[in-house]
Amino acid sequence: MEFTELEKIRFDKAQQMRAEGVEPYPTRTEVNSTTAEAIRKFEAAEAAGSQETLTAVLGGRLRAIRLMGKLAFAHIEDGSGRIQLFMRVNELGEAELQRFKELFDIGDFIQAGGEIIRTRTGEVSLLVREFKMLAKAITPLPAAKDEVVDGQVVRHATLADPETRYRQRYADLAVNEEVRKIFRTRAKVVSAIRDFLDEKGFLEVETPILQPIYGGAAAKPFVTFHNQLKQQIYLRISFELYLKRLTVGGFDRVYEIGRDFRNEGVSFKHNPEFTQLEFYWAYADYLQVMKLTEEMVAYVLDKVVGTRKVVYDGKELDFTPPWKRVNLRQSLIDRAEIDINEHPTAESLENAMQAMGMKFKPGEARGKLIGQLLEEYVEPTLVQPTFMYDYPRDISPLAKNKPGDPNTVERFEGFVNGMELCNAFTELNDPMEQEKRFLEMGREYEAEDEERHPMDEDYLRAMSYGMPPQGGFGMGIDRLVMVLTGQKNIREVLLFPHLRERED
RNA sequence: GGUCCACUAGCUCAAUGGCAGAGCAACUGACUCUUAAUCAGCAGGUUCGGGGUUCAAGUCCCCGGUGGAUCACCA
Repeated sequence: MEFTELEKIRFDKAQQMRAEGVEPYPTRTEVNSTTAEAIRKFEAAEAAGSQETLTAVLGGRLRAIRLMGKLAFAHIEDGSGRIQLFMRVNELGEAELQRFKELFDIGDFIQAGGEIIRTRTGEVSLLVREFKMLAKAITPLPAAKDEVVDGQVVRHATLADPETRYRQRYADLAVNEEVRKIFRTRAKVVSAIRDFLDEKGFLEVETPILQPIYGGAAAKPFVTFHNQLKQQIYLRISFELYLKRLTVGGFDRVYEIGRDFRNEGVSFKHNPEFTQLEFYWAYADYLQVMKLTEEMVAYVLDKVVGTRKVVYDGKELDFTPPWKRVNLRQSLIDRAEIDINEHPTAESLENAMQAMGMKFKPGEARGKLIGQLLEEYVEPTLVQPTFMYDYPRDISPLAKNKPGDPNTVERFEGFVNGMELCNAFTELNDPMEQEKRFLEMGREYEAEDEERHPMDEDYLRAMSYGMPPQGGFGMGIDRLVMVLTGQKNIREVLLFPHLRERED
């Protein structure tokens, strides 16, 4: 380890402690309460008019120090909150107080024992009778100073550079309370989703992350290799094909919350690994899934936010069911003045787009052109929670046809603030039809090899044993958390977002 | 990958092409109810890296790095 000038000073303090026979990184602590618990007990006793003295040994990180001649104030912070330490020569003696002033710094983990009191200015504090270093911090926290005003932490010149915040998330979390709050919210979101689905009789399962054949989505996979088996394997791009195998096996309602990996560009809404929820619901169709989705998201909002409305990107979004429903074909007629039913081929659609002076990538499959139209003309307008439904068959190889409409499948996507949140469909369960779709996809995507759906023979075999009709659903948890925490970049809701490797 | 923007002390930020600065943190000292404590003093720099233009470059130009926004790719 190389020390900066400031680090050297702190390291020397640790060395000095050792020279005096005090361990700066002791093995055990005597902490017997959290700061919040100590304050709560004190206030309860006070309210009851109790004269009893309340003592505690508290542990935490030194976040502020105010030294005076024969006394000192400090704040320590633990996972539950903060408390002020009141240190006087009266209780500690000159030598101990001096030792604190000389050897203790902001950022150190310490423990302090004494009585809980209220200071003259009214703040519940620990009148310290003894204290001990628990872990000397060598590197100073990247915050200049902070204070507590009316219970609110007010920071001054704290870590703000996004790169340092993401690369050294530990430091970001240590000094930025609202960042910790985002991840507490995230944990609550996941736990609320589990509550909801468990309650509805869904079984949580875990399926392979390392897969011999990837599938279930149109995305480029990460490729790796198993040395002993001499086998190329892929990190999953979705859970879909494995979860549906389980419905063949008799699990009627299954879900998985886990990580997907996609070897594609990163952006404010894309990270190479992200957390996905997928569930499959036997004997249901996409309309039932739509209703369950609304219900589930509302449940999460109720539990986590306490209201069904959130302000995101300056707009109030209302998640109260039912969400708006927009037919895909109709939305394109409304927004782009193109009726895709009148253009059954890519050529015809291209000509129409050309004639209207629209942006598009020539030479794409019809489904991809429709995707481009949606992205350009429709999706940005879907601000309030909205389901767009009935997708073209050729970009939905795992979804079931709409009865009587061979070019359309029963599929919907949920949008919020123009961003896709979820994707669901009535699942295709006819093995012959599925094989045909795989072959079609293979042809259409020939040019972009990696994105085509590779034929998964074992999946077809599973289906040929008989797969119950079902509705399936997938949702990006990170994006839901973004909306619920008001964050506009996915990196703000990922503890350790992927960044380019840095040589330093 | 394209375009634009940013990168200066531990942190947050200044500095017409003309001596590289402030606040907080650190360090030395004063101070027995403070809470951005206060007061006095002191120290701290590869201005992201490399090259160029110029009497003179943090500043202008070129190449590179990292990040951000945006577009492309992609759900």
